[in-house]
Amino acid sequence: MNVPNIKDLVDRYIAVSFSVEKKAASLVKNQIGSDLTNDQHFTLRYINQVGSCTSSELAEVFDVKKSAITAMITRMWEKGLIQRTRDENDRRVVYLTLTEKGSELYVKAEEKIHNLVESLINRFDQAEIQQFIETFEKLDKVLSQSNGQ
Amino acid sequence: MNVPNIKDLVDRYIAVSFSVEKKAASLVKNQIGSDLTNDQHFTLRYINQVGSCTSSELAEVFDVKKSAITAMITRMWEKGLIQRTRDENDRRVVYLTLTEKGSELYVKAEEKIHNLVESLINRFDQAEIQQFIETFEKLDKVLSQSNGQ
DNA sequence: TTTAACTGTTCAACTATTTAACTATTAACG
DNA sequence: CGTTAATAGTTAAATAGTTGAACAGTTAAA
Repeated sequence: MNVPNIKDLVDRYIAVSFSVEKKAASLVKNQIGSDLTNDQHFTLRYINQVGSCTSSELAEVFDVKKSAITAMITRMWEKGLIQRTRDENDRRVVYLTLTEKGSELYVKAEEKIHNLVESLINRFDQAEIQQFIETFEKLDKVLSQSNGQ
Repeated sequence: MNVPNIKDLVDRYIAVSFSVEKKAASLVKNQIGSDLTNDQHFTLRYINQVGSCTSSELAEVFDVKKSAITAMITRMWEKGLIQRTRDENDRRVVYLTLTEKGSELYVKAEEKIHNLVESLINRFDQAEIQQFIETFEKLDKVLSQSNGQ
């Protein structure tokens, strides 16, 4: 059979997605290793992007419970990477921002990851990798819809 | 700019890979929820595929330390999903196999995941998703090379 | 036969996560 | 207004997964 049927594709997708996930994580850990876990790096990344956000916002973006965010933020706060500031108008709300140290650490790690990913991407034909990323982004949207229900 | 440069592609890849990883995990957890974690499911999947394997083999495949495997296997062994059998010729070695219960649980969960992934894949043009998976598999190989060094 | 290598386990420490109970604050409405 | 709802975030206990270091038992090599 030259044309794979749906069942084959499903099998291959399941296998390859798990494999790539694991290998990418371990590659980042081994080659970056910046005292930041994957989740911590992406938390810094998000806060850096939006400038300032709340725990609830992070919980929704990362699709975990708020208490998980509290725990993670506390660990990074203890390392001096993140600042907590109470809103003076609504004193329930706590704004999260990067400290200088957090920002510097993030930028350094991000640069390394960038180089790493670039070296991977450069091993592909540009049209191929571009199409790949576009389909990946479509998949991301489809997953958002599926999860939202 | 119609043609994205490399930096854009790298940014987009980093963002989308993390997002899809999180969303897929949470979708599986919410819609499958079979008393198995993701890692446990993939462990059962691997053992089911090869029939029988050792801790060291799993540690290498999943790229974690052997003590992590011991802990995970112990948890599944306590649930009656996995059997440990000492090699009579080389008494250092312990073979891991699925129990009846482990096999049944795996097959049930696998079927659900299969249906879920199929429903996702069916929302794409078949040629597009096929190309996507092929590039994904190439990426997997590239990551293997990068990790092996 | 002593030494080296290998397989797997245990233990302490850590990150990440959920659930449930809780505090403090703000909003709603009767 | 005052009681009740909802909201934002935290705490605590439990579980999963992970590393690193030390260790036991077994086999291979010198």
